[in-house]
Amino acid sequence: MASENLNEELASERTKNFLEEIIEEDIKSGKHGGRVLTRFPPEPNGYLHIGHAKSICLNFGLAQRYGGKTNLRFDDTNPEKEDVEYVNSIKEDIRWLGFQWAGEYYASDYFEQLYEWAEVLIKKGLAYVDDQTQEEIRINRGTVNQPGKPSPWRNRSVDENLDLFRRMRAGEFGDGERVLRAKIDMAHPNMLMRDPIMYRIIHAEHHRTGSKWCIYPMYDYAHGQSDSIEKITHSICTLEFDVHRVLYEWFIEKLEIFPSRQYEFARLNLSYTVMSKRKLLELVREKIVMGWDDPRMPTICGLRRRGYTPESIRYFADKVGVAKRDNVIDLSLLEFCLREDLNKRAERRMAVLSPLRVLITNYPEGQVEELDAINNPEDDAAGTRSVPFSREIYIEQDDFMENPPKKFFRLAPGQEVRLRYAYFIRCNEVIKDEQGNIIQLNCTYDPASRGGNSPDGRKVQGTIHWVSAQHAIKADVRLFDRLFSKPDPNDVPEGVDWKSTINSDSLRVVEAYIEPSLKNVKPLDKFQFERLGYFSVDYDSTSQKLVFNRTVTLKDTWAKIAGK
RNA sequence: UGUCCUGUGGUGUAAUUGGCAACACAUCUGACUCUGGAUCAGAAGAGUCCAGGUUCGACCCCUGGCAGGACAACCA
Repeated sequence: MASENLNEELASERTKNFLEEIIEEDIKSGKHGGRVLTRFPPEPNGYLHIGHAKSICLNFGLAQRYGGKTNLRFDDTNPEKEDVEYVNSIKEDIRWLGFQWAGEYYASDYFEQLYEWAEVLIKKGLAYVDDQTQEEIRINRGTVNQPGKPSPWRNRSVDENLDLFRRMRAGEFGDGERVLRAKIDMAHPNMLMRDPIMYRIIHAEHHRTGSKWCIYPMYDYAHGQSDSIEKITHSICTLEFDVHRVLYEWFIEKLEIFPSRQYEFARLNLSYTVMSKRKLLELVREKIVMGWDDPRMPTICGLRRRGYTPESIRYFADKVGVAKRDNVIDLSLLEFCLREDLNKRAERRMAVLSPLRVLITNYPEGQVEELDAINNPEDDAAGTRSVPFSREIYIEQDDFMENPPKKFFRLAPGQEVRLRYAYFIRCNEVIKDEQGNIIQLNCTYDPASRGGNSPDGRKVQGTIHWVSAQHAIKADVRLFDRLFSKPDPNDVPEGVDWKSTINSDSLRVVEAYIEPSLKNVKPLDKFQFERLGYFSVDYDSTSQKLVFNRTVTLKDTWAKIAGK
């Protein structure tokens, strides 16, 4: 299938990004014997989102391109926030995206090694136990403009530090009573170098190590060493860790361990989308969305439920590029990538979302014809199906106008249209209720136009979709719109809740009539409903009640014209 | 006001110092079409944050500004 080639095509066509250049230079110079090993290091404290997808595609993609491998490593150094629920979802999402990790590791696997290295640092006089309170530590760290003040405990003897640190591990102290700090420079211009905390005391159950430990390493004391233990050659992270790199290197240097190197790239931002875990969690907790996998969420599981394909996301990740400057990608690029893929793979069906009854007065009562319809004009192998046609059908309300403007190519009084794969019909009579609402159209068909072509060769401008009234199945269709009304949802005046930018009309459910061939669909099946968009079967769908999610609309030129 | 990172069409991403700047999305035309879809063809849109400097020549190098972002959690 063509969409399988989406990614390879692109990667070979485009120019190299800065990371590819670095890696190629490293390979050329023989660094690490030409070996490439990357890692994807999520903290299991939330669900993965499209921003993580960029990072995943980058890390795995780079390794694949240069004959290397990628580890999955959970950065689980904070027992209070992490949970197996998250590790499972993360693994599922990575696999779904189409990647397989070489090794599955956990920072918690390295706790013993990390502990031993901490003792090494203490013995070298490079780490000390600090008894200051959290508050004191914060104040004495100084500010970006003022140097910090050394802790009164900064010059304890090696023996005392060792003793205290061992007793910390042994559980002799309560939470927050003491910490282990690296002894670097309290006046360092980089705040992170002002004797950063290496270990804190947390008497909490860890999702993997249980109650074995009551001291836990901080990110800076765990990440680089974990990379080093795994012999990661290129440790790729986002820009905000740039300032951490000097510390990353300090620990590796002082410990004299494998020199992994860190490189930073700009994280993905998407218009009309929030990406912070905190905010996504808020949307879930406050039930503004149905859950982490709500189809309006930018989470991988949300996109999956919405109907996105892994291919489209990988294609997108490739198209957004990799650089070091802050960026905001148009949501329309993501949608473009989606349509590009779905257009080639999704079978077409007919469905009517806002039905208008049409009676074909000259069609024999009781007659039913089975008409051939092409499943996918982009893919001959998809074949054809038959669609029942009868005297009473539904068409889309939008496809009829009593007083049409000049360029309206659809149905109107006296005007003729083609019913896709069926017949030409002409509207003769408009029936309204007491309120004046149009409730039915009486039309006549041209029997000679069966299949959609008329023998006299006359042209009909418009082709509309339809569904046979007596054969149609009812289904719920969830019409999603963007969750936020502003391109940058975070851009609110001070004091105003960011959630004020939420689009209150981001979900509309309609009862639709769909063609009978859709009877046995399963969750995640994807179709193009002709002229409407791409739709995917929701998890809530049952054989009694089918539920479709609108993944994305088709490009709608008419809407654009009509909007003017 | 300290350190670090970054400044190229609306949005992204390119351009061994030497062709006043390329590609994609978005936008606008037109062709074609049994999806106003897809496809195809074309247009408009930046003179590369600013100012100096080096050079025959700078998006690219140097200096100085300016702007945006990150960093002062016992989070990652």
